[in-house]
Amino acid sequence: MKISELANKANVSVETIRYYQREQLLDIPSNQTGIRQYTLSHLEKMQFIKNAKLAGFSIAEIKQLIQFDSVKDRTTILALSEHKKKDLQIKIQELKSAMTFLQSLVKQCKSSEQPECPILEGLKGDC
Amino acid sequence: MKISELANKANVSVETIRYYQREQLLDIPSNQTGIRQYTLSHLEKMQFIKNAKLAGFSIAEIKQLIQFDSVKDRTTILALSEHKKKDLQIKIQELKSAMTFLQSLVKQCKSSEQPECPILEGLKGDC
DNA sequence: CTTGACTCCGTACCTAACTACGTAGTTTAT
DNA sequence: ATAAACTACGTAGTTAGGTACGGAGTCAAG
Repeated sequence: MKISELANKANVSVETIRYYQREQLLDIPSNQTGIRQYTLSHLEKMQFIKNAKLAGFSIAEIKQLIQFDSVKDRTTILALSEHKKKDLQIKIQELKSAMTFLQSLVKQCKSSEQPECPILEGLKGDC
Repeated sequence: MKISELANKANVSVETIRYYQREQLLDIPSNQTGIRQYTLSHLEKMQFIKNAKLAGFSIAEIKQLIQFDSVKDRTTILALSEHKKKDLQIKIQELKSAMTFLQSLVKQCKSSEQPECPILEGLKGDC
């Protein structure tokens, strides 16, 4: 299949595929003719990349994952995944803190009778 | 106080303060002498910015917040805050989904007896 | 046999929030 | 009075994950 077909099937743009090639996530098929032919294995790799992104891995990390050996590097992959889990946990906590803080301001704003916005006032203090 | 003193007290770099000035979050004191003098109100505004960042607002949004009138723009500020809350909620949900997915892979990996890493295998399939 | 639709390729651009650099002027300490 | 340290200013670079552009080649249809 041609690049636009692969792009359609993987639900990304042609430019994104070319970007993944530049980043060495996806190999470039050798071209006899000038126009590259892509195979099912390219589509499968696109699926892999998509899943890895869904699991929170960055492009750089996905590049590593692709280079790992499924048997030899099992412990490394597990360690990387556990580390990524911790990163996610931390980010979730940060966002939850932001939510809680913002929620408290919004609540004050809704229940307050004073003319000045309690949100703006609340942002001024030490917290 | 001088810029480096303000930076220290606000726990940011001098460059960050200059960046906030460029972005019009922080006004530039008029300089008689060539060296600017910063006041407590600058430090308070830095605290405001810090808190707003903690609440999840972007620099562009903080710029807006600063320009709002605490009395006249109350409803606008509340609306902006509620919207930001929704954004945060969505991001938290996305990260939680990533966590759940990753957790299931890690769990498989830990309990599996096969030699191939189940994480790598799990990333290949349709999910 | 030419037009239009793709493709290939390199390079530049985008957002966010800084960070770094270079030059010139100023202040402080010795 | 001169060197070190600091300040002001403009501009450029950074990271991540793409997106856009312009020119040249290729391919299928009419």
